[in-house]
Amino acid sequence: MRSILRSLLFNSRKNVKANVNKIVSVLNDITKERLIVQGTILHGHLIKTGISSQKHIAVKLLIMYLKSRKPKEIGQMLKEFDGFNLVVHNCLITANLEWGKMDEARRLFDEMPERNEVSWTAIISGFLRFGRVDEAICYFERNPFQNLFSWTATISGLVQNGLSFKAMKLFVEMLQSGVIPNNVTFTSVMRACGELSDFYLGTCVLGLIVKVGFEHDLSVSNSLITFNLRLNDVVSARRIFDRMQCRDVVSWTAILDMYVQMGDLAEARRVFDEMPERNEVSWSTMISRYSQNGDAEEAVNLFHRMVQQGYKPNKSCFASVVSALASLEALITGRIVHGQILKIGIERDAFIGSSLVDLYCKCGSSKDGRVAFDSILEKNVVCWNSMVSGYSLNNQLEEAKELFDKIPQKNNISWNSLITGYLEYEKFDEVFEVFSDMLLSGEQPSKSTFSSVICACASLASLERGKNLHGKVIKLGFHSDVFVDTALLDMYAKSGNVESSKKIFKRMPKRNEISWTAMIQGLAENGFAEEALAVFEEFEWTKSITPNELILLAVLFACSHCGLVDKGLHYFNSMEKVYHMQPNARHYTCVVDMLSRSGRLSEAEKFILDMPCEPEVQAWAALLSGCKTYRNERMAVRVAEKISELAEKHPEGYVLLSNVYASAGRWLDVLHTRKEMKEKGLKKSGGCSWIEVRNQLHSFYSQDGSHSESTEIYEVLELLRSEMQLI
DNA sequence: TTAGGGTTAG
Repeated sequence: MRSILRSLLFNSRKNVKANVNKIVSVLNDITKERLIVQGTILHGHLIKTGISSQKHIAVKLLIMYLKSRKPKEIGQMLKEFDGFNLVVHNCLITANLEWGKMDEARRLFDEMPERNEVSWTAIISGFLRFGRVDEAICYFERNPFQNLFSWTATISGLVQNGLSFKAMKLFVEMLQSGVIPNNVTFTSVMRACGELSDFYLGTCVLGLIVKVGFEHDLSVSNSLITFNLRLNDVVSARRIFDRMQCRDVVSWTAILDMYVQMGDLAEARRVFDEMPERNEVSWSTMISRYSQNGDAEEAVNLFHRMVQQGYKPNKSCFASVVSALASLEALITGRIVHGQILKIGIERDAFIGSSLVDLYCKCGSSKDGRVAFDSILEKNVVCWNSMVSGYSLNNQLEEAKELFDKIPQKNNISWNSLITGYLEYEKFDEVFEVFSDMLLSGEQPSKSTFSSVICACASLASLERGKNLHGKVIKLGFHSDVFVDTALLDMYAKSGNVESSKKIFKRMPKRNEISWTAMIQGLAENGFAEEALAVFEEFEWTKSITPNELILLAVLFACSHCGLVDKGLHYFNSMEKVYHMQPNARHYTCVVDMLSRSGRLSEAEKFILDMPCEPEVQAWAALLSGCKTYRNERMAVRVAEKISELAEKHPEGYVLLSNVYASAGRWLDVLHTRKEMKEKGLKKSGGCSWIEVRNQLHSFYSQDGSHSESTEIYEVLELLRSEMQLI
């Protein structure tokens, strides 16, 4: 394009005059790429050569200024158009549509003294672009120039509005009226067949395409690829691609996306690297897919490469890369990219805004997130949801609820975002309350909703409620979802119903590392530690998932609880050697607990002292507990001293300390420890047990009379006791 | 007048 521009600028006056068509094409490109500086230079040159008032060129210049919103130049140009008002009117209508001023465009149209086929097509496609389908159809029916263009514009507009069936009906009417479709019509109609997932209809249209002679057309072939992909016919899509005489960036991007959707990111990357030509969309596809597939780092790398190679990222690209940065919690890079977004001036876009909200909230700054949210011009439900989950993430649950109540049109994710917030911060009553409000509002709970609510049941070991939800899950057919199944198996395991838990685990069609961890932990916690280790061995056989820190913690826990000390030590040592992961303080605590439980106290003490990281107070507590069981008072004193150093912040250390003194009969020390705790204002959250009766949770704390009906409860207990004595 | 790409929850 630039070379054409240069040749035009330096060509003689005669040559320029001979090249009106070429100039029109250059002006089209300038307008498309928003190169207003070059456009103004060219305009100056055209004035000098006296060609600027040529009708076709003047119209293109006007459109260029209209699209760049240059009011001064627009006014100047309009003065030159006394002779051909109709064309100017059409340009103004198009420009107003571009600016989102549909009603202004309609006013201009209605006031026109005469209209041509361009005016009618422009206003019809305008209505369709703004989703005003009924008005579009009304104007289409009134249109005296029902030509190929207006048929095609209406059909494609209907498809874009998701009304593919209506579009197909109109296509049939078009054929009946004798108008022959062109490549654009076929492209839209093929898309409609794809949206309807109608193979038969697609085949009929394909026959027509061949008959009319468009089967080798570039855009028609591209739409045929997409049609086949839509129907999951990967082989046909690839065949069409391979047989194409010429391919453009759209064809390559479609085939690239095919591999991405098949989950073959490596092949997609190969296609991407081999593509002869790339544009922002191809980059955008690759970036977004990496981001969606959890490889945020690669998404960001590609973004940097794209910028380095001189491509200008568009809205989609920015939205994807900001989303990737959000999952990496990369605040600094995020702020730099935000700066670029502000420079281009697209921060008010709903897609960009939502991902910015997400970025700041995931980095812990809901304040910045709120600023980004407030600046979005037309907020859609995703923007609202991002902000609600942003508040939820940052434990600002009141703000989350307040904003949630203001969402104009909530969807499933709005409810889920709020529920997740309450779940994360253990507000279980609110989880159930919002869930019940959701059902009352008529919103269908999704798999995600169930997995969260069942998780709440697991935390409360609320078996009855959990069973009830399990029933609903089966009814709705959500029981083969990996998240729902994992939540269910965890709920059963935490409620002590290991058999049901195992049943679900065995039936799961797909498992992730959380499912395996929940099963291993569940078995270990319920006393089936050897079975837990057998499940871990089975996990190792699968080889499809690499073990993570949590799963090894569950394994160590299992070993510790069935006295398999050497096996436990073996797993602990293989963490670095075999699995290449650094054990953290919790793994060390687990090993200390394991050694202390089996009486290997000196080994445990040495293990703590040799630790490369700061031991948790729980590690010392585990050792102290071992000292108590195996009556090693000398070590207990040493450990107790260590704990009392750490106990400032950890009240559970003091409690343990006083228990050790109590078991040794050192009552003065007990009193002293308790007094110290009281003086320092430390309070250990009291132990609590609970029972669920008819969906109502009854909690009992260690002090008497904590339950509202405790007098009656004790009376019944007394009655039972006396009856038992009678027997 | 067309074909390929985007943001949020588990």
